[in-house]
Amino acid sequence: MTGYELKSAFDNSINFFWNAPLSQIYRELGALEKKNYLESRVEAQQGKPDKKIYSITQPGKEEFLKQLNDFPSFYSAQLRDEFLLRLFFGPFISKEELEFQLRKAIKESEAAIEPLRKLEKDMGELEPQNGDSMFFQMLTLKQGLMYYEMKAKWAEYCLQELRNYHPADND
Amino acid sequence: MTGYELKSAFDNSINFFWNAPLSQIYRELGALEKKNYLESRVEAQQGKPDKKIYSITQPGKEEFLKQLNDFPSFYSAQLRDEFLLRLFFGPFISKEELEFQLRKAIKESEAAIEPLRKLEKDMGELEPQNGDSMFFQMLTLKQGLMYYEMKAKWAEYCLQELRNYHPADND
DNA sequence: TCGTTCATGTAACGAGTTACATGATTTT
DNA sequence: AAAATCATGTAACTCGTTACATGAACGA
Repeated sequence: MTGYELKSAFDNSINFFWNAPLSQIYRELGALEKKNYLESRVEAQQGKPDKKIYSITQPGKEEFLKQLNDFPSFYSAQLRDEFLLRLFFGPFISKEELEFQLRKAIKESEAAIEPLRKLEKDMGELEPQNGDSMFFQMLTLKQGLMYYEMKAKWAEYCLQELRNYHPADND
Repeated sequence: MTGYELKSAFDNSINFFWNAPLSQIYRELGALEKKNYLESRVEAQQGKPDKKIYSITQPGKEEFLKQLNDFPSFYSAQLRDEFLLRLFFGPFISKEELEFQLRKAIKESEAAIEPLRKLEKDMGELEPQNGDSMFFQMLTLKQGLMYYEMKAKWAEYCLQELRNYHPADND
């Protein structure tokens, strides 16, 4: 694949748990080629820039398998959640702003769920041919769905709690 | 607070959604002082290194409020989940390894839930005095709990699916 | 005796993000 | 007329992680 194709492959599958900007993809492709894990050939095109098509080498495949089977010692991804950080300092933010942001968060979670559901459905229909990789993609998708559903539920819970909440001091 | 105290404050509260190693905390404290958002005084101690106690300045408070009220335009933290990444490439990993890792993931989620439940309980008992900040801490805690519960549930679902799954080709 | 706590940091590395640059073609 | 798509990247910046360094006190 080319870097550009890789980017859209990211966007259409693992995007919700692993994303990368094009500039990073190009950089990493260059670095992997320098290590002989990848090789490339250039294909000319008319009206568009040349394509640089990468493929994996034998040492690349070995390294891939090696790293893939080396599971992280701690499962849970270390989060840095800017939203929770702000909510933690809730007394410094107006109730109206908090409610607005929570409602926005619900909408965003629901918006994130939609394409995942669509992907799930599309996969279910393709299943027979390529069941093997589909099976695992479905499992990752499942977590994506559960994740965003949890977030939406949580935000609704927060809104409800906020409504019955009357601060002792002013913010 | 000193950098060291800050670190333990992190560990005892926002740790599950925002963590930082000591080296980063010291670096950032230095940078914030250079910007006049913080000031510090040194306190000598016997048998231990001197304490460097930081406090926030007026410009610091203003900047804090400014940044706090500037919510991220997209809510969902961009994830990079090493575990999902590996599962996505499931056909390259043995079924035994996957099952082992999933069981480990369940244990880890349950282990993460425990201290959060304890925190929740402790807060519930302290409530009357400092209800204001407690209220919001409870909400963040709630998401932590829901998050790990979701993860455990998901991993159990995966294990179940894996059991009824017999790959077409070999990995 | 060995690990943990208290308490400071520096240096180097790695990786994610943002901004910049180019340019034809196609869609809205 | 403007924005999106195709397609390449470079440069700079920020920030998180890892390793290194020091040293007393205290509990298991």
